[in-house]
Amino acid sequence: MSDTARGTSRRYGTRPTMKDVAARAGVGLKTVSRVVNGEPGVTPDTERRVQEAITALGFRRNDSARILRKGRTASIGLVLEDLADPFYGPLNRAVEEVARSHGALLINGSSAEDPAREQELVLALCARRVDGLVIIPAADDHRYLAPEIAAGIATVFVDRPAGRIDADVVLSDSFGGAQDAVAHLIAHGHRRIGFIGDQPRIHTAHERLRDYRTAMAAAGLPVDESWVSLGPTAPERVRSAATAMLAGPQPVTALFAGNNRVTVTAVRVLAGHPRPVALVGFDDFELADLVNPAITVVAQDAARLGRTAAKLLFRRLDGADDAPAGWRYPPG
Amino acid sequence: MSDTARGTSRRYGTRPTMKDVAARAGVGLKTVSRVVNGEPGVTPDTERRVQEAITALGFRRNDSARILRKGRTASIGLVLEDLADPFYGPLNRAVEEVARSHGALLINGSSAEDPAREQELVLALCARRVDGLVIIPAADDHRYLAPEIAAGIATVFVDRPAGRIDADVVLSDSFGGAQDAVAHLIAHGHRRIGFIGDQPRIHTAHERLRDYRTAMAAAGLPVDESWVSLGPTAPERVRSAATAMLAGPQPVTALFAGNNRVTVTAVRVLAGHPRPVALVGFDDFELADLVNPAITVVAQDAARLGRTAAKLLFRRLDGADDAPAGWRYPPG
DNA sequence: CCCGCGATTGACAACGTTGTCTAGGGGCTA
DNA sequence: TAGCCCCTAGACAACGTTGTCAATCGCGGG
Repeated sequence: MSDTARGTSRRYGTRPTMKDVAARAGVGLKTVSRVVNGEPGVTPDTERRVQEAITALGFRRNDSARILRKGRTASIGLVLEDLADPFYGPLNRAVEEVARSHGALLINGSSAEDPAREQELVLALCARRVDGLVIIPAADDHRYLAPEIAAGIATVFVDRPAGRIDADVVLSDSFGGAQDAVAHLIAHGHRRIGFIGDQPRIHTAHERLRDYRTAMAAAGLPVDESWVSLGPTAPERVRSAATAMLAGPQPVTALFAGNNRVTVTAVRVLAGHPRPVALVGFDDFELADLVNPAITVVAQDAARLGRTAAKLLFRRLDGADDAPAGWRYPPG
Repeated sequence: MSDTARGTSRRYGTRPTMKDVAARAGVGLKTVSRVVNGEPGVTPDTERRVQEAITALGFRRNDSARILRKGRTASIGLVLEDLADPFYGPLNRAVEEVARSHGALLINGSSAEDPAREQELVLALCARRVDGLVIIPAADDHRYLAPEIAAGIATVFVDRPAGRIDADVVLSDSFGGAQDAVAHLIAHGHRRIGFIGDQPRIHTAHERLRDYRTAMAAAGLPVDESWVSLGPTAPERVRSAATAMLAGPQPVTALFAGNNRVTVTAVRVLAGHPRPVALVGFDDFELADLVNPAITVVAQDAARLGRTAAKLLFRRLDGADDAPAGWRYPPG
């Protein structure tokens, strides 16, 4: 089979290239490129011939080659903990919308809260030469990213700070939120307040625990260590932690849940509990105002976090090179 | 600056290539390739020298070039309606997990229920030469995909069938579910049951309306056309539809909500309604069992849909070429 | 001592596109 | 009518990698 015959009788899985289009239209390769990219310098008649060949062959530009040649992939990576976590849904969408408005595609991956997996994923994205990265970090050491950032991959961290590296960070002000949450419970007369949070390795968990202690101390209330539990947000762990706090001689009368995963399980436990127990949860979730028993939530505007981070990323890609900065937002 | 000096004093944004590594290690280009890819035929001593050069220069393979050369991108695309919709979270994650287990990355995009945007997005993914596509279609005509599928891009449709094209489809059996839902309400003594669904253009909306009518007819109940409302799932639209059905001389005593977006708004309307009104919603959602007023949900196993679709996709990529098939799953 | 063979290594082309540069043709001006 | 310039068009190299193939070396056997 001759080269120019490829367009006429194509093998399955073989696609026509600009060369095939050029041969069929009887023009040069570069002219096809010009037509495909809408570049000027092509007469209407030539353009028509090329378009006909494109349609006849079913040609579609191979962006892999284009990317190699141009050096830009027009894609960004988003690494978060779990694509199925409803907290990240709006964030994910916000990032995608900003990417889309800049003509970029979004490559998505879950770290499953595993630092090794985060690194593997991030480096795979770097090998793909994504233009930029939005990372909700699971790891606390990101020095492995330094060469990539130096090589030009813009990087923005969201929700949790970067570890041991200088980079842009967009955080929500969980400090104020956590304080308000605990203060809210204290104002309602609670004295024995439990805190159930995420794994201590995770920055926000650490931060919220600290704020819980600060708020308790500010009200002159003691904290019994049996009222504090950090760990994975798996339902079983949260359930047993909550059950333990609700039992015993000095049971808590209120709970502060460190994130939406914890809150959901806590609601379930409290729904089956004989005494009423107050609950304040970090992170809003759908219909939070209508669940029974009633709960209070500290809303975080996840969409804004994502939008801010993505916009910052594209600002960097457009050439902004001021020093990396931290951005804090109050709870939504 | 000479070519070989690139590794020594790199310009910002310029990365070392295998050529640079080869020059620094004093070996040939192909030897570097062999080391990077763990191919045999390299002495330990040579390998060590190459590894040192790689580390010293901070080399990372450029997958864009690799992709161009190999013809496979090791990535798949997932197109759905809205990344922020909690129904798609578990589906998204399931697809990602299967992709990951096959060493592929996931490119994600939202169609926003707009056929034109779906097509634009899908074709952009085809231009990137993704190995395969998982699509939750917004359009009802997918003939535009035929050339791409013929060219070898494996495609699986999920949740809704493909339009005017022969392709693999994974559906949940909404038929049984919708019938059960309406039968449930009838069994509880309801006679005037309203149905609020998604836009009629959307296959599942159409299907559930049909099943609603079937179930009503099976019980010998008439359907007043004022009890039926299809349209966008925006809260305002759903709210006004529900409010209208609950007013008037013959108000409905129960509602069947066609998907999770509708259900959420319906719950809100009913929470503010003086009379108790029963509600059955399609699609499960978190804490559905604890909202007030109480509701019943027809659960769909979105994760299973996604997992099934992705596995089917990779089976195709591994060479399976039996005729496209439809797969139906009962509600989870 | 020479030949052959396996192991190691590198030169070279190719993947499909875009940037650069040059050639040719036609119209306009002096 | 000669000279110039602009507009269209194509030839060619390059992006960074991998597959193919040939060359070289060391070593064992005849």
